[in-house]
Amino acid sequence: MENNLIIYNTLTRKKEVFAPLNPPFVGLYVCGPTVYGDAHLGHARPAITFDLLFRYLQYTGFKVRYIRNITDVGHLVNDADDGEDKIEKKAKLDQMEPMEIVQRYTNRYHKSMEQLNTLSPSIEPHASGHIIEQQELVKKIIDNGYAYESNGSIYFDVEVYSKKYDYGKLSGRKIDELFTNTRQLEGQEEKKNPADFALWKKASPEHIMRWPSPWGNGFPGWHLECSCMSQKYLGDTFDIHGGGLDLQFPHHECEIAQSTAAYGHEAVRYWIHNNMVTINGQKMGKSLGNFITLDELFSGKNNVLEQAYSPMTVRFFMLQAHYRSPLDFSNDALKAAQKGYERMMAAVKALDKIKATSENTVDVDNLSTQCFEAINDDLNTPILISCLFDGVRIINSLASGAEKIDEDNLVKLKKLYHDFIFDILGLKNEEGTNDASSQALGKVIDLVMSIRTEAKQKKDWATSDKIRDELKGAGIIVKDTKEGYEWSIE
RNA sequence: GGUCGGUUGGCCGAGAGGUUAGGCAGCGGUCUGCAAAACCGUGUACAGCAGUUCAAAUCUGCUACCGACCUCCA
Repeated sequence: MENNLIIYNTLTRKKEVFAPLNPPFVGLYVCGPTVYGDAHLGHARPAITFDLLFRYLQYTGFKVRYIRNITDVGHLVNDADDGEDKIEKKAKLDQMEPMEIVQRYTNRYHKSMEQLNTLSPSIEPHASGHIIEQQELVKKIIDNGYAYESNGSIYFDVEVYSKKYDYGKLSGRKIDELFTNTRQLEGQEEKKNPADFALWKKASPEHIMRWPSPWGNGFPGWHLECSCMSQKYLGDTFDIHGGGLDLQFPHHECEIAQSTAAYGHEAVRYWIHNNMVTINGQKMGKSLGNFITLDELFSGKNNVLEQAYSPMTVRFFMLQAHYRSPLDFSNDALKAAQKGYERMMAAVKALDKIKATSENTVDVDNLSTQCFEAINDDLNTPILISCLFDGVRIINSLASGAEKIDEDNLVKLKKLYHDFIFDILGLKNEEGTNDASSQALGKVIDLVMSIRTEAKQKKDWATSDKIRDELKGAGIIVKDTKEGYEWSIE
């Protein structure tokens, strides 16, 4: 499959043909979490969006190196001189070591990501493991004249930089407006200009996470780690940088400035941003306190949730919206997604039982073309899924014998669904595992159902219905089919 | 206040100058002992006002409302 992917580049505000720098290799960097709390629905969006991209690029034959960082130092609560580190603040609160917090929430993040069936990145670098490299980058920026020292901290000089380069090109900001509109926060006297940002910060005496540097004991600035680690592992020019739309400014704008100041050219060729998850129309975020963690979602333990929603329901829900549109959380929307997901997966299962005939009445090639057109058009998963639902109708009609398919087309159809559902969209079956107890359950149900079949043959509807109703009460749904019956756990 | 984006049927959510998005829910039907599922059929949708055009939900202008970023957030 040749590559026809068109992707929206935030930098140019246009959809562009994706052409990697060194095919077949692709470098992909995505901003990962700051690990000071549980992952919430908002974190699932970039994880799923870029997992989709990662999967699709690999599917089309690219060798992708996917980097997603773990921010474990330098992300401050605010930008004031005495701004607290988020990790350190949480550590104090929980009376733990900062690295204990980092480990705990990294582990929990991994578990959530695994539940969502996202593939692990190729490399998952930690900011604290790249202090030397970050210091080297700071030195380069200082040597090139774009940073200055102030009271043991190093700041990026936005004014000097903007004389030669366009600071604000990614987020569409004008430098004059930045200088006049940047909010004046307390305790920023060290900066020449409020728009300047920290590359390295001096550690106050009580600050635990600190490293020696040419400028004294301190710690790296938040924006620095991504510039540093992306270029370390992907080269000083690489293909794709992704992240949430909320990181566009200042985080990604600062990254561009840092890389350009250090190397004389930009690092990133395609900037891709996913939109936000909202709740009641408002961004779901830590600062607003309106977030639903993934664990709560999967367990239903949050008072805004009417029920639990499975990881695949959540994944399907997100994929039914385009990644660049905001997506509003609601119970109704999740419930609809759950039904849709079940319908889709039931059809995929039904596909396995379909037998080829000599006749053929369905157009698999056309369906396939439409699916690829959708995914190639800026990862348009809502259209892709709508095409796959068109195919669900075809599959169900084949299953009931209303349509016919020949061997060639059946092979193509099975491959199409296998590839898109499992490999590209990254969905999976959530039905019971194959362990000993579920196998035993299967045998018990088959036994009970054989009794019911006997009853049905004797037209003993009372017994037959009783068995079905009792099983339903136990959470087992029985459906009669032409061949016999099917059952599933509710 | 500045910059940018949005407003689509009961709900979610695509599309984007003329042709059915899709899902969920609803309604009618077929099938089935009954269910369920499935299949078939079914919706005066595009915030308002004005303009451009043979044709506008889609382009332009204005108005209203909502949101994001501008301070940490995926």
